[in-house]
Amino acid sequence: MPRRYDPGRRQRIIDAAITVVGERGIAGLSHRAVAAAADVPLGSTTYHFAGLDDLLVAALRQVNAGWLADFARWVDGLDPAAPLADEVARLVAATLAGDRSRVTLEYELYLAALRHEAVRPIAAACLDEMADRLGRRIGDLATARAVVAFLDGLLLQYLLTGRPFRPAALRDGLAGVLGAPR
Amino acid sequence: MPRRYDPGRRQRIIDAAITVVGERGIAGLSHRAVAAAADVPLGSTTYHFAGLDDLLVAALRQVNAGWLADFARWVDGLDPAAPLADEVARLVAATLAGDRSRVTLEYELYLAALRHEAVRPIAAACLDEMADRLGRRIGDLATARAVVAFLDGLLLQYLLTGRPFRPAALRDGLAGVLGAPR
Amino acid sequence: MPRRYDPGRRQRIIDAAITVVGERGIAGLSHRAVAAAADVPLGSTTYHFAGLDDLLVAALRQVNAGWLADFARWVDGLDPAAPLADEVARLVAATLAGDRSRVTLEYELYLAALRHEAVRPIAAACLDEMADRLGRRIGDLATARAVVAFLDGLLLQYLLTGRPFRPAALRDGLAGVLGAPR
Amino acid sequence: MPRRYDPGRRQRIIDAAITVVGERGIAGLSHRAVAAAADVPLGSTTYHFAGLDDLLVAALRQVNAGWLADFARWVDGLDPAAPLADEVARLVAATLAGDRSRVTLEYELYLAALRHEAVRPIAAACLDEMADRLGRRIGDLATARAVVAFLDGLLLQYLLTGRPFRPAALRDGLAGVLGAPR
DNA sequence: GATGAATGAGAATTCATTCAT
DNA sequence: TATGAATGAATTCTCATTCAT
Repeated sequence: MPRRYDPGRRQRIIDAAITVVGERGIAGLSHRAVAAAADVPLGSTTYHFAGLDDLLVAALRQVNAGWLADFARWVDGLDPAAPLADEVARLVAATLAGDRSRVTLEYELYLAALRHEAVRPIAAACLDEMADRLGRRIGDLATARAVVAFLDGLLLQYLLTGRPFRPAALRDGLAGVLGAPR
Repeated sequence: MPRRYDPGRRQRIIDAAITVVGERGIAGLSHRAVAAAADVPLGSTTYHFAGLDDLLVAALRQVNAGWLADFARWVDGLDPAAPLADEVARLVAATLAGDRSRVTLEYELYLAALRHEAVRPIAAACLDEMADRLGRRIGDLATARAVVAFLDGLLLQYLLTGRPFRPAALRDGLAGVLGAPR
Repeated sequence: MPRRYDPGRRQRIIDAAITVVGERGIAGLSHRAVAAAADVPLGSTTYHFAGLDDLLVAALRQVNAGWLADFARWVDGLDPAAPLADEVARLVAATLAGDRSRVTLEYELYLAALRHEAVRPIAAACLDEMADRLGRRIGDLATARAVVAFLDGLLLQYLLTGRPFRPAALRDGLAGVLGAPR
Repeated sequence: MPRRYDPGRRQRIIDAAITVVGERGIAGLSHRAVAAAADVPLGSTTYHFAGLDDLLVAALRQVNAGWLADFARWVDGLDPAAPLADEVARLVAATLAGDRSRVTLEYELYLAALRHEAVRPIAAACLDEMADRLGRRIGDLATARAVVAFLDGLLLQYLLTGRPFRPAALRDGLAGVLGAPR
């Protein structure tokens, strides 16, 4: 058979898993679906990953890393002079404007974490990492945590209601709550 | 077999579905599991609910109603003189102090809306209802929406990180963001 | 409940059964489907027809009667001066130009007859009736039977291959076989 | 359990499917029945054939091949000096004299094409193959098609009416229609 | 008479995983 | 080392039929 030496296959399987979860949700993740998406033989996925959970964890870890990178960029680019409300609105806007299925996937991670013992640490680490980064920047961890919670709640609201994103409306709501710039 | 006439069976199936989701998560929701939990024959669940989605919807509706009642009580009991931050902290505290698995269940059904087309309207309606109620009370819908987002993000954070709930810490974070009483 | 006195309900159920078989085939015939199509309660179909077979038979009988009426009209209108080939071509053309699903249904009857003991007499009677009618008109039962076989085979061919119906091509083939007018 | 390595199992499943359809009709074709007839676990049939349609297609292909071989032998053995009517009568006689259930099966699979999208091309191909073969032999495709239609109609008639096959009667009818030798 | 809830069997599929090659 | 056939359990769903009301 072809393709005997195939480094990067493991990585390709992970990528395929992310694609599958993105398209069909975590419930749709299966060895077969991943093997098909990665164009590798069925046995290959079970060979590289002992169980389906391991594959799920690997996939979610990678998705997380991507999101955290985005978040970190946002934190680094925060304008100390601008109202935090505006800055958060900017992040929400950018996130919703991007690939929706990617954001959905991000939140499906939370959903999975509620039940999967193996996944919870990853979600928790993601939350903590966000709060820590922002906290270091604005010098207040408790506030950072609150902002992260805010952010999660907002994105979830937009994803669930499908309400069209209106920067002005969001900024108003945020401003009414977040108060003055810092 | 006995038990041919059994009014209220439909309701018992819904209750069983909630129990099953509570114990094994949405992924564990199956006709079989529900039938066993409700102590009815397998065919009975598919008779009363055309598809698993319908059952999920019915369950979510019921769970939502319970939560909305709690939320409404909180809204009605809002002290106009107290800082909103304190009031939110109170609600979070009360919610987390109660049955954790109930909250987990609520959020799981809630997050399920991300994938289940059929469930989304219900989750959205729940969000809207919360915002409306609070909005009517505080006289500002945009702010109410933001508070609801906040609340969701906070509860999710506590559920996922398992961080012990410390009223003081939460109130600090909230206060740093929510600002003065209104 | 409404609709206590509802004469013609039996007939409406039969009509609905024909619709269902027309759309989903005999395999798709079910009490539920028929009840839905006839807009009658589920129990009504089992009340009026002891078993599913009885309903199938009633439906096929009716379909048959319709087809035989068409066929009789064709026989009565046969032009003794015209080549039989042309006349058969005319019938094929008219049949294929009409409602395809009706013809398909007609042939599904044959399919069912191959297996269903209860249905075979109906199909046989249909075949015999066609041959008899035509035989009386052209004065030769054996030839009539052959023509009927021809007709069935031709329609089947067109239905299966989906080959576009070209009167000229068909008439040529028929003429090459059927010979001179009679 | 034993029997882990079992080449030829796929073929055995196809054979079993043909047996099942032969005994219980297409309506009786089910993974379960086939698995039992082939003496393989249930999962094995779904592993080798993605859906029931694929299995049906495989079965039809095999049955068709058998029939086409018979038909080809008849074409090759055509006596140019004999009336085509007599030759067709000979084929009908031989076919009906053989295993009736085999012919029934052939026509059932054939007629199934009316409903099964996936099966239609195969039935159509069989029809075309017969016409082509005969057409090449007698030098006239249009006539060949007509003869094939005739043949199908005749066999169907005999199968459905159960009328005893009388060579003389058939030949008379055919002769009255087919005309002189060629 | 008429209804629709109830039932239990059976349908197709999908799947994680094992294991012979 | 890598593969894919094999397996058996579990899934949803459909259904004919029965029977209490």
